[in-house]
Amino acid sequence: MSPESLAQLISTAAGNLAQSGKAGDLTVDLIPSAIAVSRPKDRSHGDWSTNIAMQLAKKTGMKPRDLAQLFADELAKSDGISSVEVAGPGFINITLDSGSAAAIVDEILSQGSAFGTNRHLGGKTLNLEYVSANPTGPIHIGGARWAAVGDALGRVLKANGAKVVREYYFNDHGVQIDRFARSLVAAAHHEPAPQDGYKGAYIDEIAQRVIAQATQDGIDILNLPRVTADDGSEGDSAQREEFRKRAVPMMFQEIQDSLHHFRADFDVWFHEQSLYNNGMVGHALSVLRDHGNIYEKDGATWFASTKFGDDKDRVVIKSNGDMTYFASDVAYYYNKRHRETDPADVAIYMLGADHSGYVGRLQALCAAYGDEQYVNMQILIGQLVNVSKDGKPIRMSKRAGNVVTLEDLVDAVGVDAGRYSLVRTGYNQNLDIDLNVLSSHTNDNPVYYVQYAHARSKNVDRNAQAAGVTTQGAELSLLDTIADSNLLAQLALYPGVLAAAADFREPSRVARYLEDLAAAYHTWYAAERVVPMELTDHDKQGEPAAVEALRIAKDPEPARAAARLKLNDAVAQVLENGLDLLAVSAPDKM
RNA sequence: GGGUUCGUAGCUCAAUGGAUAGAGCGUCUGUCUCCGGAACAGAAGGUUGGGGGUCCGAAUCCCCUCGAGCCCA
Repeated sequence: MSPESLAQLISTAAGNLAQSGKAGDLTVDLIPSAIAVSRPKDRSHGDWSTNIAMQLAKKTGMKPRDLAQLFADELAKSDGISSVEVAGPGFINITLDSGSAAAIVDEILSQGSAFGTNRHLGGKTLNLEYVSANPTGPIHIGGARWAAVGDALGRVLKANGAKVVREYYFNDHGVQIDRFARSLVAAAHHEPAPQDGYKGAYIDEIAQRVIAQATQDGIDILNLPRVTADDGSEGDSAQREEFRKRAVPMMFQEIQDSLHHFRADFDVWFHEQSLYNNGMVGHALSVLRDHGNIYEKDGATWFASTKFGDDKDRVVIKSNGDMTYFASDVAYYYNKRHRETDPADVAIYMLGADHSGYVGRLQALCAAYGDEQYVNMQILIGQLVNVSKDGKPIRMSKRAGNVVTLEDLVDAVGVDAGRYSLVRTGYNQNLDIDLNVLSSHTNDNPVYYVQYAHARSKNVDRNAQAAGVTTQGAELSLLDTIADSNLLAQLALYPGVLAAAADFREPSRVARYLEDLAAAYHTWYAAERVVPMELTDHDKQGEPAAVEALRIAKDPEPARAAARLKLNDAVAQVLENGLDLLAVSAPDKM
């Protein structure tokens, strides 16, 4: 029995109590729609526990323990429950029949990779935008965090029935592209990087690649005109344009390749420039204007965002006629919600803490279009990744050229460990990564613990086959030891974890769950054998009860061994399902 | 100065308002000739930054305060 179905049972019991009139002022409308059923930390508190009586005590005018006892009596009548006890201030502790607890095993094995999934987000299209780094350099470690988290969240949302569009927004319109091109020209001529420009080995490398490509095309790129304006700044020049034209696609490709290698694939690569090429910016602004949220002042065009809770109104068209960055954001949001294919019901933005100041204006934008704030637009702010070496923090700067990139991370620890370490912590938690830990190739990453549990379970399965143990004749109610029961309960938690990971937008919950499941499995493995082994003479010398316990652990009868093999295989399946949500491999051998 | 996200074991991180705040790493002690020891069992390590409040119950919610990151002045 799963915690979800147990909650259903408790809800029914509450309904019965309300109708009977025995439980004080308890009425049907007091019963919460979601009843919390949790796993007690202490084994002696039963398999599952609920605090429903304490929550309802005050409203019904009853003492918590008295109300709990009424629930206990009602629940004890249900099939599959072996005992119910009231404990502490009013907890209701429930112990299941071993057969009822073990039913989850058959459910997992029959559903396979679909086990744990649900359709509760069915019919919704969720647009996830993440990473969206400028195409002026490689993805750095902060972008890598979003790649791992965003991709995993997309998988989790899909597993809950949502239609998911993963999207990457290239800022290929603004001045940073000019700076990038200028930096390349300077590097090509072995000149120092311009002020506000980018430097670093990758700039030199891209510059050389552009030169090589141009040469191949018969263009002497270094001798194209370089115009210098009177004030010393470089104006538009044929040479810079040629560098820009060739380097930006190279950077696009490099970013896409490294994300693909990191198993973070996107459905839509959106170019900011396209918003201008097809008039989307003008259209989106005119719609805002129709809603009465655009006005002119001091020669500029403003968005009245303070009407919707922003700190101050925002300029969308400067007095010189230039569009602001925010004008692109306006058009982009409008596009997400109204495009022809897969318009978003919910636009989820995953931004770093350095963009936290944008939340107000973006949410105002959402409301200005008549959409519902925090519902049609959801913004997840993640804390930045701090990189340190020898205990000292390093300040990364793309312009200074000392970034730790996604490629660096993958080179150091591989895709599995890299993704896992970035996704297992809450994204809104500062994350500290020490370069020494990355470069030492250590095996202390929890991903190996989880993967090893999977490899081990596969190995047990192979050994069982070789020893002639099959799942035929399995008697699941014989999964009645403490280790069995703990492992069964852990398996039963998976569907709830998957739903919560989606609802809270926290894929880290899946990783944490897998670590708990792996721990329960390793403990189980140490305690109970699948392939029977004869007891030694020494084993048989103890008290009868102790000998029997050893017999059950080491030399299970066929029906019990078969049941354990099923449990073992069910664990392998759930580990596989969970790791797949994180796009981490589930190896059969390590 | 205003806003915002945080502050938990030596380090990196967990913990729907629940029972004795948990893991990993590090330190220390054990593990049966036996399904893979990348494991298991155990020990030490905490005034959840500090102070008030709400609640049957607070790391969690509210107020004040200290410190840090980020955004805006």
